[in-house]
Amino acid sequence: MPSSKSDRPMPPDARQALEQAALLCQQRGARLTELRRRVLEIIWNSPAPLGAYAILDILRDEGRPGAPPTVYRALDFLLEQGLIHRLASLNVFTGCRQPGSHHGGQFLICQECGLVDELSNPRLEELLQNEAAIRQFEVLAQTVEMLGRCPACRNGVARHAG
Amino acid sequence: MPSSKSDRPMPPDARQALEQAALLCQQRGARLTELRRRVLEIIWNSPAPLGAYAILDILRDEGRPGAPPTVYRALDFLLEQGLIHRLASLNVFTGCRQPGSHHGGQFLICQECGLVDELSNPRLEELLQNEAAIRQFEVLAQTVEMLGRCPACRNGVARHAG
DNA sequence: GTGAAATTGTTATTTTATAACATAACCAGA
DNA sequence: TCTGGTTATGTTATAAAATAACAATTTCAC
Repeated sequence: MPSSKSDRPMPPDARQALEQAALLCQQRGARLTELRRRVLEIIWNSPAPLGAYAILDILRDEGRPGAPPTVYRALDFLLEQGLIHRLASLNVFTGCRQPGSHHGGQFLICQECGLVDELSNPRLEELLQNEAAIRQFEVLAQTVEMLGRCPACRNGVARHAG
Repeated sequence: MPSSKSDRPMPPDARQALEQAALLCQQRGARLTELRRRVLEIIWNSPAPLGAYAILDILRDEGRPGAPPTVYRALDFLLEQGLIHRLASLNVFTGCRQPGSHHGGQFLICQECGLVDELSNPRLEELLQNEAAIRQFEVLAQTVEMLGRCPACRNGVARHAG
């Protein structure tokens, strides 16, 4: 069955992510409302990470009422629940591939097609934490993003991330 | 001799950074103009990293003409020359502690006082590059920032970074 | 000096994000 | 099932960060 709002079928990743999000929220007593769920779905359905205003445009195309706070509040909720990440270097949002484990995340981001690869290297985490610990620095949030070109784009494949 | 535009004496770090910047630019044939030099000086004189508009305010207080592009162009130059870094998680700029070596930089940033500690851990760099290489990903820029609390602020010292 | 290139000045606009307050939905307890 | 507090959403306005576009000026090699 295709997505309720799009001509394209929902990617399997998206469906699974939404199911897991619902489960996690239920377990936590957090309310994954229709709006929040839809925003998460939009993010997962997009091949490339989306900015807040791009999400807003999609919501409006669906006939929903909406203004910037509508989107930013939903994004704030999803960020708090660890269901999405904000990529600070591009001001865009992408679905979290390891929800449930509150983590900073480490990303490879293709500047050409928008492909996002989320790493999860414990040695890297450890090394970062260690650098902070040596300096008696308490880490509350981390941003690890590498921008560049993905293999496909390096080979001249001029399509969008899939 | 104190700074030409401030009541406070220029920190030794700032003086040294400016000298090295001048040298590097000379070697490269890049023009560290009065405006660019002054912006770099403002950044180095500040205990906490500054946003573009904070820098603009300082320039205007000095009676200079100025609009956002004035500052952003100077910042772009300084970024290109590797003399400053942009901290994407806070939209602020800070002086580079290892100018000359074009590098992404890794930062510990105190959210309370603005203290910035620039790391330079080769093993960390290597680990990041390796993760990218494994995925055949070409890295063009990197952002590694850890936000939290510095030792002083953890101990309740409520002053600004020095 | 002259002309091309680089830098700066200036106005306007775009993009990203939040403040403030009104309305509506939800839900626990009487 | 009221009721009242909490949470979520609607709405208007504004703040904050960054860039576009073009004019004027400076710089510097020739």
